[in-house]
Amino acid sequence: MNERKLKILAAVVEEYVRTGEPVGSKVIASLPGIGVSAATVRNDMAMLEQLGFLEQPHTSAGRVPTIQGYRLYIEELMSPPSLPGEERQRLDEMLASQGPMTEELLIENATTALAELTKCAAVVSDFSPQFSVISKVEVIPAGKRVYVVLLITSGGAIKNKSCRLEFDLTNEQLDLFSGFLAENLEGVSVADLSDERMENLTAAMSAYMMTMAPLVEGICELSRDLRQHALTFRGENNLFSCEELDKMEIVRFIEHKDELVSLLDSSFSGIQVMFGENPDSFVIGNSSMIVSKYRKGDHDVGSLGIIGPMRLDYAKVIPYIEYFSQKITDLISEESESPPGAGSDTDTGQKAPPNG
Amino acid sequence: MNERKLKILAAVVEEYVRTGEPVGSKVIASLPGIGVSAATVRNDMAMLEQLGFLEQPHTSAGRVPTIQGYRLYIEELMSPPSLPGEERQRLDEMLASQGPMTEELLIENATTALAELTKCAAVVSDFSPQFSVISKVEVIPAGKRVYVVLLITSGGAIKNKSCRLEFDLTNEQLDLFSGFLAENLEGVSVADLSDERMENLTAAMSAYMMTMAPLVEGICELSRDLRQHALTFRGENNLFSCEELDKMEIVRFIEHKDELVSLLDSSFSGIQVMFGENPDSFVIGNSSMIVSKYRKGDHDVGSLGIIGPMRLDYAKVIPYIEYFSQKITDLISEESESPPGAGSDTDTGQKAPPNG
DNA sequence: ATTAGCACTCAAAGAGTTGGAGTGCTAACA
DNA sequence: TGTTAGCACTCCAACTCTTTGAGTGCTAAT
Repeated sequence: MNERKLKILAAVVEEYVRTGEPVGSKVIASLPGIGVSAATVRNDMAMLEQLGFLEQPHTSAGRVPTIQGYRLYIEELMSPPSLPGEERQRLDEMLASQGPMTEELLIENATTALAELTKCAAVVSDFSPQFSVISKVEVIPAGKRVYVVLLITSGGAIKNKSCRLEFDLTNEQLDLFSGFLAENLEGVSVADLSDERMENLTAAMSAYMMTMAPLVEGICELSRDLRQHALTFRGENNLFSCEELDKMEIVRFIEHKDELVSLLDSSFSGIQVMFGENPDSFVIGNSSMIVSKYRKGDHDVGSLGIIGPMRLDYAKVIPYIEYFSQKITDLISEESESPPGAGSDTDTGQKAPPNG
Repeated sequence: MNERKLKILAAVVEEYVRTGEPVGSKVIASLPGIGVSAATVRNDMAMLEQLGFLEQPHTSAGRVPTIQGYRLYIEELMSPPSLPGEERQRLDEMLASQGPMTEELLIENATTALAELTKCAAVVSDFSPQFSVISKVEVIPAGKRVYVVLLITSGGAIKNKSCRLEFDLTNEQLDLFSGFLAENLEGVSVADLSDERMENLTAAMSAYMMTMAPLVEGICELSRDLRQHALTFRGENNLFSCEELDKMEIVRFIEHKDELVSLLDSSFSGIQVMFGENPDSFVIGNSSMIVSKYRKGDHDVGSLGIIGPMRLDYAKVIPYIEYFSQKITDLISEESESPPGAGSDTDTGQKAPPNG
């Protein structure tokens, strides 16, 4: 494995990515920076094929990179990712939105922008609420026997749900209940809102106020919502526009996209490239996925990435993903400069069950 | 145009829908209920072609229905739509969900079910909030200089948004502001929340409390959200699985699906079938769309429908759409049995600007 | 009015042919 | 020993030619 063979491998990958056609020795030999004859290139290519980095669709065709070939290219050969200043500015514009920027909106914009820029499907899995604390619980009368329960986190996430009760509550009952909720939930880390803890809460409650069961149930549901990884998915269309992906597999993939969450979150920090090579998996064959985590403060709180054909201009798209994950990290970390709340509260018991 | 010709047209449509292949005279002649020879069928088919109800892909192929042919079939020939009891039960199960049923959830379930049942894309455009009144406006402190504004309608829709202020509000200011909002917005019909009215409100406010501008802006945004038609779209995949639709057109269509709103809502009451025949439109060529309005009380408050290939088992899918639109009408009308609120309030002025 | 019979049409599928891009191998060369 | 020109070989892709058969329209008989 000498310098020249690596150069030829890189050239084959880039040429194939550019044209989509198997690449022959003549084309490679004519490329600037190679400087040897087609015959020599042929010898090297035969070697690269033996080593498993290239393959031939059929005898009289050019060479195409194998998955192993792509891996080597991405990890060692590719020109190191960089993003010129003007590009950065364009990306910043795509992230921005008129009006104030919420975390949710930021993630949506990033996903949409990523899909547009790369012509791939883009996906973000966000589990940042897990690292915030409940900052406010409210119960709001909203009509006859209808109440809205509202959960607000220190991270700015808001969840609400309306619940129907059997009876109307008196102001006194409402105050009592609100107080109980505030005392037991405000300041508690979202990650600590285990089903178990919520059940304990329900149990402690129910002895006193059976009528409020639907409200408690509502709050349980909201807390489950908060703990769940929120998946944002854009650019399905781009997958369908892509010749080398099987339409049926795309359909199956989109139907199972929830399974992506575990895949996305299993990745470690830094940029990671995965290939769709296992035909049993829900992942599309011949596809590749490029993922990066983003952080909030010290924690990884989400993953963002793109899914596209294996034949992808990695040198172009990886910088986008790097830039966006860094940008999101910066933006959401800065906005939470405010005190991180009461911190982790591992107490699973309740305080002061009301006696209404 | 005699009885038999109509019977033959119907048979061609049904046979073509079943097989996807152009239908020849022999097949039709062999069908039970025809009872004439292939030659006779041929004569009739030639006539039907002259009249514009059938066409031939090429000289030596069978016949295929034209758009006009489908229209006649749907309007006159098709066996009248009906749904056996067991089917109804199945549909009811698909509409249901564990846990309490909100209007939003109902619409989501219906859209998903429709997409699954018909193997088409399903769409619902809901503008029911326009016919409800604001039942509650709340401003909730949610952190340092952060406030959540909350709008609840009599129809059960809830919208929230967090806003960042320059300064923290005193309790007094908050009460004053809440009172002002309650007085000016609660009981007002959502349809009356014109931009103009909101601007007047803002103007009346701003003289007194410039600091609260972001909150007012937030409320304006929420009210715009409420007035907008909410589009629910499911089963894109099904479109891509469909041979006779052009993939590129599907992509274009999905990218422009917002334009559907006007198309959906322009339809009149009752079931309506539209065909994608205009190549300039964003609608997919060779597609058909079946739409029905649903009501809440006396108003049409939304449209639901499916989009699929023109070659569609209309006799099978139309009952689904009819049933769902009726069911949604029933469910959302029943749950709003409660008094319809203060009714239309056409007063666009303000009351009692606070003097804080 | 209906039907059997027949000549006609034409897309689709298969068989044979050709062209050319690309290969591997060998022998000559630096 | 590494590189290169030359050449025979392979095999896909494109093309033509032929065949097949489903389906038609027309005509004459019933």
